[in-house]
Amino acid sequence: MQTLTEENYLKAIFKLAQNNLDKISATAIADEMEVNAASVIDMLKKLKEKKLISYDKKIGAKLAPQGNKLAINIVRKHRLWEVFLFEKLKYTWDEVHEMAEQLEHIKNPELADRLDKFLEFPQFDPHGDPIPKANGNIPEVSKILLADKKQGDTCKVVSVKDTSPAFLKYLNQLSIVIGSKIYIKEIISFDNSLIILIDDKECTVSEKLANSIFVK
Amino acid sequence: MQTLTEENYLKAIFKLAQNNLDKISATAIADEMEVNAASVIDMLKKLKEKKLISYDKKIGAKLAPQGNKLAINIVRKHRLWEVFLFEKLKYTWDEVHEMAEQLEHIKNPELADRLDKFLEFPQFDPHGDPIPKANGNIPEVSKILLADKKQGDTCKVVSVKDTSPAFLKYLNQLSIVIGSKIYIKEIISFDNSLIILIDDKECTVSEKLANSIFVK
DNA sequence: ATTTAAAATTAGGCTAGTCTAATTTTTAAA
DNA sequence: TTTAAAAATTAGACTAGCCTAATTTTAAAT
Ligand SMILES: [Mn+2]
Ligand SMILES: [Mn+2]
Ligand SMILES: [Mn+2]
Ligand SMILES: [Mn+2]
Repeated sequence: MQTLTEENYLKAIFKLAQNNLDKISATAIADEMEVNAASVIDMLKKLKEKKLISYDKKIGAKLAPQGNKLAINIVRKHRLWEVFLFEKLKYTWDEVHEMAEQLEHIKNPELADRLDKFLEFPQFDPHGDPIPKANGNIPEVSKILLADKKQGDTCKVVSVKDTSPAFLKYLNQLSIVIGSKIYIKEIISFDNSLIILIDDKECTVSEKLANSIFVK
Repeated sequence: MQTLTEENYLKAIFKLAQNNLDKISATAIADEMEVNAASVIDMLKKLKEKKLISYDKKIGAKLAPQGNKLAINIVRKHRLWEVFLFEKLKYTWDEVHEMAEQLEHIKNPELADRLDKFLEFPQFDPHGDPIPKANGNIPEVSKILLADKKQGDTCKVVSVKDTSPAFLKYLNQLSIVIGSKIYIKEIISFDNSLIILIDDKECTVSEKLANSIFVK
C-alpha cells in the first residue's frame, strides 16, 4: 500500500514521462512537485526499494511496471473524479482540479471502475485530457498547440495544458471552452500574439496563451 | 485548517458525546480511536490550544462551538458520501463506511451542500443514521434497541449501531435491512437470545445482535 | 585542460503523529 | 483509612516527509 505522498511522486514521474525528455532527473521532479531536491532523492530511494521505479543519476527515474500501473490508476481516478465534480456536482472546470488532487487518493479496488460506469464511460475529463481505460490504455490526443498553427488556419480546442484556476478563469472570460472553433486572423510578428476569432468573436491573445491550448 | 488527524479526533469526541456519558475521558477517546492514551493527551493539548475543545481531566473533553461545527460537518460529509456510494455507485452497506472515512476529509467549502443537492437531500445514510442539515441540525431518531422490546412486540428496523462489515454482512445473511419488520416471538431467558420473525421469516438471534439494532 | 555551473547527494534538523515505559493522580474497594 | 486499580501524564524514542547547508559529482564552456 502506498502513502498519499508516494502516489504523488509516482504521478509526477508519470507526468514528466509524457514529455519524452531524455531523462527524468531528481531536479525535474523537485520542480514539478515543488519540493526540495533533497526530499526527492529520499523518496526515489524509497520507491526504488519498493520496486516501483528504477533510478540512476545518469538515466534518471523510470516507472517500473508496478509503479506505472499505479500511476495510471491515480490519473484515471483523478480524471474520473473531475468528470463527476463537473458533470454531477456542477463545479466549474477551474474548481475541479484541486478537489481531484485529494479524491485521486481514495482507496478502494473497485472505485475507478464503478465511477467510470456511473459516469457512463467518459473519454475525456473537463480539461480535455484522456481518461485511461480500465486496462491502462490511454487514448491518443492531439499534441498540436494553438501556437503551432499559422495565420488563416481554423482549428478546434481539444484540451488545455495548464489547469491552474487563473488560466482557466481567463479562458472563461474569453469564452474559450473545449470544442471552441478558433480562426487565426493574424499573428503579430512583434510578440507572436494572435488575433483570433473564437466561435466568430474576435479577440487578441498572447503567445503564452497559445502555448497552453491544444487544438486539432 | 485542520489536519485529517485532528478531524478524526473531533469526530471521535462528537461521537462519544452522543452517548451522554458523564465525561469524555482521554482513555475513552483512546479506546474509540484505537490509539494510545499518551497520543490522545498530546492531541487534546493541541485541540485545546486551537480552541476547538475544552479539556480538563476532571471534566473531560468537550467540543467548543467551533470544534462542534467542524465535527458536524465531517459527519455530514461522511454520511452524504455513504449515500453517494450506496445509491449511485451501488456499493453495499458493509462497503461504504471505510471509503467514507476517507472521503469525509475532502476539503472544499461547498462540497457538502453540492453533494446534498445532487443526492436530493437524503435524510438518512445507508445505516439509518441521520444526516446533519446544512445548518447543523441533526434529525432525532429512535434510540430504542431491539433488545429493549418485549415478547410479542412488533417493530421496524431504523438503524444499526455498528457499521463493521462483519456485522452488516451477517445482517445481509439474515435479510435484515433498514425498514425490516420484526416480530418478537420469544425471548429465551437463559441467554436472552430472541426468536424473531423478520418480515415473516423466522430465525434466532443473540442478545448481542439485539443490542446493535435500533428500532421503532 | 581548466574553470564554472548545474545536478546529485549527504548530513543534520524540524514537525506531526505515533508508540512504550515510567510516574503521578484520582477513584474505588477493602 | 489504607490499599489497589484505573486514569492521566511525562519522558523519550521512532517514522514519514520535509527543509537548509554543505559537499561531491557531472556536464559545459572557455
Ligand atoms: Mn486535474
Ligand atoms: Mn483534468
Ligand atoms: Mn460510516
Ligand atoms: Mn453510516
